[in-house]
Amino acid sequence: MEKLKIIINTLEKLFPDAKTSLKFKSSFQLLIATILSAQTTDEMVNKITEKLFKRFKTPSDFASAKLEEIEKYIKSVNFYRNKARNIKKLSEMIVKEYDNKIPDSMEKLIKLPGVARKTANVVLSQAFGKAEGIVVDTHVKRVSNRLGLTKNNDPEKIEKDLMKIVPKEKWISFPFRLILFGRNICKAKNPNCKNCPLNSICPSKNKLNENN
DNA sequence: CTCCCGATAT
DNA sequence: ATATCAGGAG
Repeated sequence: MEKLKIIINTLEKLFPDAKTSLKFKSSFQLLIATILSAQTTDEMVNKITEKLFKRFKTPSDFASAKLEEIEKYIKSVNFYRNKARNIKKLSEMIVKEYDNKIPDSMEKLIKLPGVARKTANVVLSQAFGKAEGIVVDTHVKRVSNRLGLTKNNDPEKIEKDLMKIVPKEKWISFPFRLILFGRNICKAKNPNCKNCPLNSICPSKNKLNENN
């Protein structure tokens, strides 16, 4: 698989310091921000987290708050009722079961309500520098399929496929480069194949019958 | 496979 | 008015 090295090297040069675009000052803040970012742009989340984290500084602050007040602070993001409920419940769990510390393992993180592998991988990699898996969001999913890195559609299967072929020292940076690549070039609609640095090795180049 | 469910661009 | 954005739970 020589193509993989081309992809990795090209994206590395294109996006040298790829990381989450969510603003956070602690693992707890990143966990909350990542939960809020589900089906919502990072920009939208960043708009509300400043005020949110000024009011709620610790898991206890969320745990003791009225659900309605949390909702009030986050109601400009999608699915705010579910997210408010998850954040409150998860904060209670962190206070009672995890001694106020954010768990730093996949196993424990995905037990928290509203947290599955994507959210857990973001927190593990961006807050703890740990690579238990690879972040697979909608961009990683789409771009991985287009580039032929996987044939699967299920995010968990895609993650396993990527873990088999991507060197472990790239597990943290690679998906965030893929995300930037997906947002800027390999967009869902009208991907910019013409100016794509990977078009020569892309199996989907002529299959994306878009008007570019 | 359905439900959750707002902001912004067009 | 409608498309686009872009995860998790039951």
